[in-house]
Amino acid sequence: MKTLKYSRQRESIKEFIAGRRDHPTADMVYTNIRRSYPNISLGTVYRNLSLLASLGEVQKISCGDGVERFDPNTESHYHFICRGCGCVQDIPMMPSGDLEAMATKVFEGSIESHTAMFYGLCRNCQGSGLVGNAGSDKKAET
Amino acid sequence: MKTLKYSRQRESIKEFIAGRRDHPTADMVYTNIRRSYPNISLGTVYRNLSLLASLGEVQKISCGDGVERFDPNTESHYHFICRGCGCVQDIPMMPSGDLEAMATKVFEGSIESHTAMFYGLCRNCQGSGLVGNAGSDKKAET
DNA sequence: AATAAAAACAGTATTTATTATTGTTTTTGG
DNA sequence: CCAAAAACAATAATAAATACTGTTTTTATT
Repeated sequence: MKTLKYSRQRESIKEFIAGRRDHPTADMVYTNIRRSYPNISLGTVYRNLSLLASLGEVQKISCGDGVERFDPNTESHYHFICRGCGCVQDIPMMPSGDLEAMATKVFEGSIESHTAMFYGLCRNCQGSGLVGNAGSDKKAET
Repeated sequence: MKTLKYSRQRESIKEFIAGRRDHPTADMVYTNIRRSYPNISLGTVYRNLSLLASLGEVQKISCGDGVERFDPNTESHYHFICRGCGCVQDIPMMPSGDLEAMATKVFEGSIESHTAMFYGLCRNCQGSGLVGNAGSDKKAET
């Protein structure tokens, strides 16, 4: 049968995500974890990320920016994505049961869950007048 | 300057999407449009889809299934994605201003808009007991 | 209608994110 | 300690989307 074996790489990946509030991508995990495990393979990162996600130890989130992100908070919650720098943040509120109830009322199928994405400018980008430009090159995040 | 020139391919793409309620992907547009334009290039489809999206003639939506989809309804509205067959449908309700107001209250940045995705089983998949299996091979959609 | 510059095209190559394969190393129950 | 199973590193492969190149269409101006 399917016995899960220990791996220090997986532990390290889990630990890394747990210490992050910025919803890192697989590539960010890879780049960072390489400091401790210079030989780790990108495939290993991907495999362990899906494994952790299916074990319910991290949450995989799609923000519509073409990359999957990973969140140590496994509870269902809303997210925000900044149109300035592309950063992803949590929205600290409970998912609305009302919203789901309303949707259920008007939809001819069964609704089991929902997510929401909010768009706008993060606090940093609000201050600096250089939006639609700086930061939009992505890449900078580590 | 940037003068937009007519193209029958673009018209055809716009028309195709306008006649659809199933939020087709670029590839679905490509496959279908090839009946009328057998020589059309996939690049042309992608280029015109982004063009139409930035002109506000169609809406580009990311449902977290790894493909961009296109919607003739350019108004902001919620979507549903079926965990059985992967189909995407509209949720016929107004986006909640309350939800956005609540999020604004608890978030330290500016919120300009939001979207929501609902998950569950569509009417078809509800009936047929063959969920977590049939249909989940995707591909079938045309 | 003729024409020429700009835009759009088809065809193809490339990039990016992710998954699959393969042969080696690690883990762990007996 | 040992062997089966799982995980690994390295690499190849796939899928979605974008970029490039040389040709065809559109259209404003004659």
